[in-house]
Amino acid sequence: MAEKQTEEKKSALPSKSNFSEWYNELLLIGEIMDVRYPVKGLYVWFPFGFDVRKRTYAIIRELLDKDHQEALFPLLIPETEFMKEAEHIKGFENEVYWVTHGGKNELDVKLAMRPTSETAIYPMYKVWVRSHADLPIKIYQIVNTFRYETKHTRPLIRLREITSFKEAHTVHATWGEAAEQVKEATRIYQEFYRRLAIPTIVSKRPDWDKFPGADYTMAVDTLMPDSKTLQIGTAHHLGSNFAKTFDIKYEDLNGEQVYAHQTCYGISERSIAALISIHGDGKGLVFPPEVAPVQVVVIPIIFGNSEDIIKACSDVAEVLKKDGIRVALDTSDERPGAKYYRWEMKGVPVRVEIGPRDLKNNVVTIVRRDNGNKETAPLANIVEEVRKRFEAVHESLLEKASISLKERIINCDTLEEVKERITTGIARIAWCGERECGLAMEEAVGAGILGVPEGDMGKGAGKCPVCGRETESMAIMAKTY
RNA sequence: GGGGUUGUAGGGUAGCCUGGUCCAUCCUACAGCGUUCGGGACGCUGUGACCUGAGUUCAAAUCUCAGCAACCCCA
Repeated sequence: MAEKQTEEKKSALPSKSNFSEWYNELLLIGEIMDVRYPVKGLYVWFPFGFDVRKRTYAIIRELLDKDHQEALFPLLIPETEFMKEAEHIKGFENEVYWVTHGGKNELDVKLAMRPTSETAIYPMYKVWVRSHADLPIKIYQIVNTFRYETKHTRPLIRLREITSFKEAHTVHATWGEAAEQVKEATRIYQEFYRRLAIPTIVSKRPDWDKFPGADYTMAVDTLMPDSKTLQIGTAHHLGSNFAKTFDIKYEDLNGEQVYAHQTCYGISERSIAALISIHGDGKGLVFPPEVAPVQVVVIPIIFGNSEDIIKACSDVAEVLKKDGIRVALDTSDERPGAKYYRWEMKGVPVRVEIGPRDLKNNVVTIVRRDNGNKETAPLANIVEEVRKRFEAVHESLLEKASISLKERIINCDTLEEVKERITTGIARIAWCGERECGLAMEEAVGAGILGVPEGDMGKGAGKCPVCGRETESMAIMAKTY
């Protein structure tokens, strides 16, 4: 009993089953974000967390740069532009921060701090788009945006300053081409999340939940440990709604002036919230090797004379570094156990230990962060052995998360069942697709319809629980962030 | 949107009702020295705080008001 108490006392993190507390503590102890900045909804990236962000966003950039261009538009948007698109205004006006003064002078035209950048970018697209030969345009930027959230704010999830908003804005000749681009966007996002070992569900948002000003919205969701879903990516088909209000026209092959068709799609630091929450455990962070700031930590196990051991460790560290692996060599004056806990908290995927026993046998001890497996491997093959484990860690993280997601998607026949099931995961139920039925379902259950998922998950025979009509489409419902 | 609770060192707490007796305390914090080191070592010596502003008072961590921030509950 006394032993157990000591153990509890020593564990720095609350249990993950108490997700909210676990998450907040982990952000701080794991040095991802400092939540103590004295403005509601604004948080500070620690250098370590920012490193994770950098590596995560390098993946998005890599994927987008294949056929997008990165640009940068201003933070401030004149009220006159911001107020052009009626639906868009309705969607955002309660959340906009306004700049009203320059020094002591009141501005003639107030400036909105972008809550999203359509109205900053599209006046320029009006100027840039001239002919069909200019199309398509595929531009993205990674910026901060501001939303005056009135609900409970949460680091990385619901922020007043979104610090890491990746938004792409494309222009196309036809509605169909734009629709293709929306599909492409969701493909890119799924690939991005596969690289982060995060399983996702893509679905079409119900009409009442689409982006203000869009024809339709496709969304990428994942399931968090507390059984709420987190929207971690969206792609919007804007039709020519914005083209009309911003007068974005091109001359087609027949010499006619035609309105362009547009899409926009975004990802934010919610991707990192998902990364941390889905893989992390009671010992702290767990990162897929690709985004881990430190990929390998080398720990010398010292007895008495330490020189040989230290030398062997720093040799190993050098060899790994030469191969492009991010290595930390921990020679600090602490006992090995304390070091293990520290680096486990930081999510380092692979740990290499060298002690007298290893040295004698020309081997190293290799430990995986994700499952704790401890093995010995020949010193001569160290790079290969480490690389092999990187792959294994990534695969098993993705597999584990995918299974956990699948297990928590439950088929339901009645709304009572849905209501019960959404406390532990996602409920799948027939829906005729009608607005009135959908809203009634949400009302009855007290949770949202995410939409009709792509692929088999969205198909199946059943009766709409509200109107009773036969339908072949299945919706998913869940508590959401 | 409505209601409630709270703010004391890097973290956790006591003190607040009844103003002074406070040099408060603990730690997984920090610094130095020494002994240690195959899963959170130990000893010694140190460091460090009353959210911000105004008010009441001889005197404020403590009382009053305002602000800022955090948490919880309800819609």
